[in-house]
Amino acid sequence: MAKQAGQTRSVRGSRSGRPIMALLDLLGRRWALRILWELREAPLTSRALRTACDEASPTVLQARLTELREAGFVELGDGGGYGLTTLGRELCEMVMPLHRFAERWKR
Amino acid sequence: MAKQAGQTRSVRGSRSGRPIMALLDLLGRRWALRILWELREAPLTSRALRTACDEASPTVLQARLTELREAGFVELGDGGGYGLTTLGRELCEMVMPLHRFAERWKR
DNA sequence: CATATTGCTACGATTATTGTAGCGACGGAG
DNA sequence: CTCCGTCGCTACAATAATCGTAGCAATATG
Repeated sequence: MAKQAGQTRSVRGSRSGRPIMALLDLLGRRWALRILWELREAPLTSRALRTACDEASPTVLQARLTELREAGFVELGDGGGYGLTTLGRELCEMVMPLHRFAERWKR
Repeated sequence: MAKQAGQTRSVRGSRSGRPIMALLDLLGRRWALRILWELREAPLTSRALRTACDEASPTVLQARLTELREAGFVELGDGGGYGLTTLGRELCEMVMPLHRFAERWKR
């Protein structure tokens, strides 16, 4: 895919540089929101997280965890196990209301 | 493209039936959050939306619009143009705080 | 008629994700 | 020490999602 040849490909789906676009793009990748959700209460080991995430493949989970770590939302505790950072907890606070909304929404 | 049909949509990434999982999965598809964001103020035609979404391919935009319509978040106005439903506006209200968060987050 | 817009689709090429298997490192038990 | 289990993490081929381009039918305007 060298259509936009010459341009440094920054953030997928967002070449505008606007932070909101980068954030929406990051959270719009598979399992990203789910990971934040599953870590909302307590840290989980990589395998516990995998179990919580419906046995999603470790490949993409590791990819998301790396991205979320680079973004500063998730960290790997020194005793093992992934947990939310302070910033990650703030972000998670914005995802939490979706729970009640989803219950009302059903489908 | 998977048009819905019968009952078991076998929601990707969520076989639990918990609404929050289905919602997180739906919003975790490419351009889904972005579409909600771009429609936050006023309805847009399909092409205006495409322009707003960084010229994303119409294939996936149509797919997301169809899904978001089936979910009851987006509707196609009788004069043309896509807009948020009442439910969609409520959902969008939960996405809006991400803007200020993203500005603080930068990267 | 020509022209431009609407929502929407086909289809090959490219990416992302899946599923399974396994690695090296660390720690506890025997 | 060796054996065993778990940790975070990776390789790899197969599958599904997405991209990019082109174009359709329908509608409206002149």
